Amino acid sequence: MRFFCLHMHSLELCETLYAEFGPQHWWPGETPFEIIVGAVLTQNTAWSNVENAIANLKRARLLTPTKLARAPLSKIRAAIKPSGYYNQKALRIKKIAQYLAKNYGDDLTRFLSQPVCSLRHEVESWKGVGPETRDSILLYAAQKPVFVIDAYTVRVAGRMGMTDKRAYRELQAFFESSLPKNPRLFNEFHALLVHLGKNYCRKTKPLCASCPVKTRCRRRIRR
DNA sequence: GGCCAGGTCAAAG
DNA sequence: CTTTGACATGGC
Repeated sequence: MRFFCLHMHSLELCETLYAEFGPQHWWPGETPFEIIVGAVLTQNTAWSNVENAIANLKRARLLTPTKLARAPLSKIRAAIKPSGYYNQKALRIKKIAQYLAKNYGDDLTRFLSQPVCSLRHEVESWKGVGPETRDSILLYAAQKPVFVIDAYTVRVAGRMGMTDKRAYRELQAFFESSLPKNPRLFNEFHALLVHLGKNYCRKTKPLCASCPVKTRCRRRIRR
């Protein structure tokens, strides 16, 4: 394992992580719509559970805006059950599907190729889409240069002493201002941070043997 | 059996 | 404006 040093610069950390772990191939989804649905389903839920839910939706042929928009709630609920919170998530993804189907049909090209500000405005008007889900959609479905902040990002940044910021927008500004505004870089870096966090940053476990920072980091991200 | 996972919303303080 | 509780499954 390489040496992940405290107070390392963002780009330096990104390059070190990439050299160590390689490309993460995010977002694991075949279409933008699948990424949008997955972004909602993965809220506070392990990705392995979401994989099952997505597989069920695919098997039921529900993973297009028009199909999901017409599907009965009971069917959606049953399909996404493994991802947890299935009652509210079923309502939310159906509502999103109805919005997309009505305004764009099944081809989301026109939707995704809007300028960031109008796309962001549209996406954040959806119920069930908060800051992280919104930015995941902007970055991973639409390839806009928006840095996604999640619990892992906060933990890793805090533990590595990169910044003491806690609020979502401040953290986002920190990363975006310390990196080239490149969506592919944002994509890979965020995925690598999650990978690092998953494997070396649970609870009070140190990041690695040579970087024994044990500061307890709160999971909650302030708005 | 308890804790945690690629959060969000509404209601209350 | 900040804090709290509800939402729910599956893996370790």
